Amino acid sequence: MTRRYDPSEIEPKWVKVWEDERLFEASEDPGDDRPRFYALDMFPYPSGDLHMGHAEAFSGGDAVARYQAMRGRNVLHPIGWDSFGLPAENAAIKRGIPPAEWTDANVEQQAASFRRMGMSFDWTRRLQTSDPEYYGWTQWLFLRLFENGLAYRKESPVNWCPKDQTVLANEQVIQGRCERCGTLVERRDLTQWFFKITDYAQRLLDDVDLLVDWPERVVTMQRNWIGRSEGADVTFTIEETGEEITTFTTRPDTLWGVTFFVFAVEHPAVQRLAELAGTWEQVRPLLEKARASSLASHEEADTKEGVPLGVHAVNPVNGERVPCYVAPYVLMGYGTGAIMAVPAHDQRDFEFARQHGLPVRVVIEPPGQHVDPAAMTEALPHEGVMVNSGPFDGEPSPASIAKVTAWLEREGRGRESVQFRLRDWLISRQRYWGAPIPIIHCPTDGEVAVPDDQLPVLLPDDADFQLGGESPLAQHPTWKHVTCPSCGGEAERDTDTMDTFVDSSWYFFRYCSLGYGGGPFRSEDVERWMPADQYTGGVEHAILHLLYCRFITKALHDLGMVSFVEPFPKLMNQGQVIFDGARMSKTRGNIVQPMPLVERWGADTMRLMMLFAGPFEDDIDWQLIAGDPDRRPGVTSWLGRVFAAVSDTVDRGPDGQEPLELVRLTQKTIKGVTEDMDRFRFNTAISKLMVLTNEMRATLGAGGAAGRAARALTLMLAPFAPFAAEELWRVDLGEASSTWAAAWPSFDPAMTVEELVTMIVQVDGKLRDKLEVPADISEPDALAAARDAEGARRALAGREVLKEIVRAPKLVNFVTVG
RNA sequence: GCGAGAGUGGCGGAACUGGCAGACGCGCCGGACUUAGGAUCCGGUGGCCGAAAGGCCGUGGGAGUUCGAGUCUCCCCUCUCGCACCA
Repeated sequence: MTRRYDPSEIEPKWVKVWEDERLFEASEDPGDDRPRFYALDMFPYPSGDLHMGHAEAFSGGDAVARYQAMRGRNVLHPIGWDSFGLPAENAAIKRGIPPAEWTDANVEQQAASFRRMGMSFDWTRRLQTSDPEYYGWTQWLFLRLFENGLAYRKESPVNWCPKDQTVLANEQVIQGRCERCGTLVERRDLTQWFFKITDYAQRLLDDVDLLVDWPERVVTMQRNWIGRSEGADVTFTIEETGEEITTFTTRPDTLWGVTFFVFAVEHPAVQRLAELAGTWEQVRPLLEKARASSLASHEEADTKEGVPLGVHAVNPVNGERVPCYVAPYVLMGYGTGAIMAVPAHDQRDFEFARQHGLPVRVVIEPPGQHVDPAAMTEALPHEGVMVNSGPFDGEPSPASIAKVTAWLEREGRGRESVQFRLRDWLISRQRYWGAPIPIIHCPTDGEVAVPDDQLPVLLPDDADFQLGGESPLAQHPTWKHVTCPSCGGEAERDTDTMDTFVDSSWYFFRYCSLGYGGGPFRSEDVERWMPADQYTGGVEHAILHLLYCRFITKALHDLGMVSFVEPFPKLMNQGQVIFDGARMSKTRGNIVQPMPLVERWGADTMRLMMLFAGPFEDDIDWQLIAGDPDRRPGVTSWLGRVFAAVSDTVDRGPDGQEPLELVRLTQKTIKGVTEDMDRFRFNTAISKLMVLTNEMRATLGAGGAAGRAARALTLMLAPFAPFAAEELWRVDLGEASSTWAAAWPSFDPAMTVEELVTMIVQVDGKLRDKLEVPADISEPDALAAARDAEGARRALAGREVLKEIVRAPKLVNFVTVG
């Protein structure tokens, strides 16, 4: 009897069966010699129920996990939650719900949704970063970094809302104003914790070569973020004080073109030099302005603001004295915070020079050309020949850069230098809902680590979120008051918590040893499963999350805890799910939720819609693919046809007939789908399954071949529509165990080769006929057949054939015109 | 500005190394079954000419290489993403 497809009947049933059978639990049995596969998905943040982005990412990740299980792998496919973070605290402030309660409720809802979607998670490995059992180990890792000089404190600005009297995260600052009250945000300096990721800048850059299967654009983003520049440090002398100020330049070949010198506003020498030169009154407003502006405001200056400092710098290459300026366009955070300005060859310096009436001196000219500085409208950053450069006149760049650098070094006036754009990782958050930094500040012993046996440092559960101020932890009446572990005197806990990126930088290790009490993980466990075989998640984490994971892994490697240096050599990014060309957002009111779709049409439909819409890494515009929400989606109808095709085939039974078309198509489909799965081409894999379905329905009275086709189709369907596949496999096809445990279908390569192929016949490159010819046709036979073809004869009538291109058995092309 | 990527029917998208452009699906048109269709089934569906056979045009625009270009090269246009005063 033809089966009707009713997802509401079958999906809840299999959720329960799978759970009862504990089907998706990774095997740790030493006798299990299947190769392992760690299918890792970026764990979600519990900000409500799952959204469309999760639905897409996890549909892809689950397809990979299920496919690999069927390929005979022992699959580890865990799930957890990145459950610390600001939204939980906002809920506490707005609605008075404790952060833990809000978080756990959302986690439970998402977990229920994942179950309903039939995700093949090993639920015994479930973790949550806000669980003390987890964050104790986050603190433990902090202490190991601290002991090894990789965690340190320094002053750093934070966003401060003067009205709410509180620290704001960057994402709470909207166009320079407080998200909640709209007050202009100020900058405040606080002493905060950093991880010394810059120590790893070069290795993070070099090891990009080990990321064999990362999308190229993510690799590029990582490289740009690290931002290595090669150049030279050159030391200038301040004429008035004799002090030496070092600058970094990537263009030492332009040193003879320096016409002024610029300090960053926050440069430590600025105030002293300004007071000395009597210019402090002019300089101070710049400093105050910089202090007042918020961190997050990236106002682009269209002017090159700046004031003279009143002192002079002496150029080490030619002894020239040039005026010093203070200007915000020079950043304190990069290089040395002071630059040599070469307006002729740097656009920013050029603009500054023009605005302040400073001279421009050309020292690099395009070969054979003379450039008049007065006529210039923009800087010449290009290569050329050095002029006005003393001993280096006539030297062509860019080779001159190395020569000048070597000369500087010989003369003791500078040396080769490498700078990185990457800054140290600021991990302090003046927040409650995060892992407390396990440090005690003692008046006599300074920064003292909380002893390992006192971890975790637990969050108090009675914090007041309505107070404002530095943070709920700092204002808690008792929490921070402790005795110093070293001297036993009165001391205070650090009241900052860690950036949630710290929590998420090591969770994939914990999955391997969940529940282990002797450390964050057991090295043997991690070595057994890692590096992860596949990491799936959104490009929005292309830089920070992935960079931090890479850094922590390298740090753990250096601590002797893991043998490898890269945690995820293979990365798969899904595109974003957007709506009508724009991001889905509350303010736009265009949010589409996955769960209503799952309830209405089934989880299999949701998965198929996501994966069939296009290449996995491309964005999906829901507006364009969804159609009328009340109409049955196309993929649902297809599942209905699959049900009909498979169940009809079962009814018919073997009848001995073997329609070659179906036999071959089945083999070709297995081959094609397997190749597509290996390259994550889910959309084309699904389309091939649709073609096979259509052929099965068109082929009647073909029990034997159709039965094999039905089994293959059912199994290949399992990664995409696991419920439908499971129902067909276990009910209609009568198998006892799950598709998860079944072997992926194999094919006979010989059977995928057609005996007859279509040969195209062209005249002057235009299609004139098509012929069915044997696949092994000889060139002369192909040519003869093509000449005989009616379309070719018609097109060739009255023409002279000048040339014949024969590519048996695919094509013959007659060339008649010169 | 710098860097990366992409432009193919009404729509989402196929097309391995240059060789049948538009697979598969949505939508639409026609038909069947039906009280009904938001279910199902059958047929059609790039544009233009043609009764048909067939022909011409067609992968953002323009050149080029080639017997042959969606695919390779150069120039231009548009869009998306990332970084953005990084010396």
